[in-house]
Amino acid sequence: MSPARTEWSDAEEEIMRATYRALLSHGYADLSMSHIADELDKSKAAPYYYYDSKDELLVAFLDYAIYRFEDGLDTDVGDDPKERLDHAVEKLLPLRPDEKTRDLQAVLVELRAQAVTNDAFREQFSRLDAEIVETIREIVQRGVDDGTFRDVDATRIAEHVLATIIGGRYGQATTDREDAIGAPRVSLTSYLDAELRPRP
Amino acid sequence: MSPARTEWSDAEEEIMRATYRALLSHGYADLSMSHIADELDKSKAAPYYYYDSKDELLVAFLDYAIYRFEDGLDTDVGDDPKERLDHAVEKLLPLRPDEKTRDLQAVLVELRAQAVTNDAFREQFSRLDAEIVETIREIVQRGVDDGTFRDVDATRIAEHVLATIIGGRYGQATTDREDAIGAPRVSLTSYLDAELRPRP
DNA sequence: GTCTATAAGATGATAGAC
DNA sequence: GTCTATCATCTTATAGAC
Repeated sequence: MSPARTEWSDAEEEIMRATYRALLSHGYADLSMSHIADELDKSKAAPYYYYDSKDELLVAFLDYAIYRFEDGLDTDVGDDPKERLDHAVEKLLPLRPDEKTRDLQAVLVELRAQAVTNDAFREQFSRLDAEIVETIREIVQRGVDDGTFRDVDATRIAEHVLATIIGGRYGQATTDREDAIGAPRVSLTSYLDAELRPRP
Repeated sequence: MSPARTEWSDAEEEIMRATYRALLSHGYADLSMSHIADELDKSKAAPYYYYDSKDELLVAFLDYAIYRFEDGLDTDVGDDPKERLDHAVEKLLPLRPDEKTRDLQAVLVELRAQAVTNDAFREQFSRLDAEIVETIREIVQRGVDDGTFRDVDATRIAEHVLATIIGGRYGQATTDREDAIGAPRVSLTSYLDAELRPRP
């Protein structure tokens, strides 16, 4: 399992952006090198100078998309565990995502589905989910240690948060149900409050 | 939004089964009429006698897969709200899914991702999710009414259960994380217990 | 109903000019 | 680095025989 890249040359960045746009308008199942080239405004052959195959390009794109998503997950927001947790939850499952955020999440939903049959994708999403759980777990554990939170199983809480977040995002990206994000987000907050608030 | 079919002729059923097998071995993005024909052990032209296009066949298959999944969601398990809820949760997020169940869920995960860009798929998953929420909500509300459960917002609970279930399934189908299903399932049970148990 | 043959076009990838 | 031209293969879909 190789670590995800965090830097791209200008040319690669342009290809990644074109792939992103192509994915948004055609979806993963209908994504072709021609569509990417169209968005790139270059010939179909151009991307092959940087990537040996479509597969290799797509694995690179997964790195790129996940990096974009992870960015700023646990940025400096102070020391208060409650604030850090709220901040992480809002980053992971924004109550009112703007269009850019929804687009990125839609693309990630499509990419994640490929992990069912593609091992390289599967490894990346396994790593991503493990990192999210670890981030949440660490925040909760800190709160337990300093008495802000009740003495709970931080890993169990973190796994529940991850599942609810993924579910909320899939609900939003794949249905027209109005409350697909609002409801799980509100009940996630209430769940965390109920589980973590110290007993009186 | 047309209601899903619940009956298929023998010939159609054979095509649906072949499509299912083709989907399992190739994934949605690489699914072709040739792959379906191979699994069907007939010529590529055979399915066109029953379906005008690949798109039409796939929409029919979504009906078929969702029907298979929904089957037995709220079967007769008695009147006790707690038992009915446990039964529904186990159906929706089995603690130890067998291979057949995991296969079906993997296929549904791939199909759901198509709902990002395919409106027919999107409508079907909107309907499916609404039905699941309604089933859970009704069970919880009954429990509230007869005093088995605390006086909670049954819809909010149901939405949270749906999000956790979808998240747990995606975690299992798209990662190698050992606890992708176990952890959310256990914490979902504990969440429901904590939220629903009447205050002493 | 299912077959073979075939159409018409898209696909991933490469060679070679510039 | 990027282009045009090209290749072999695969794609969805249809026509017509049986």
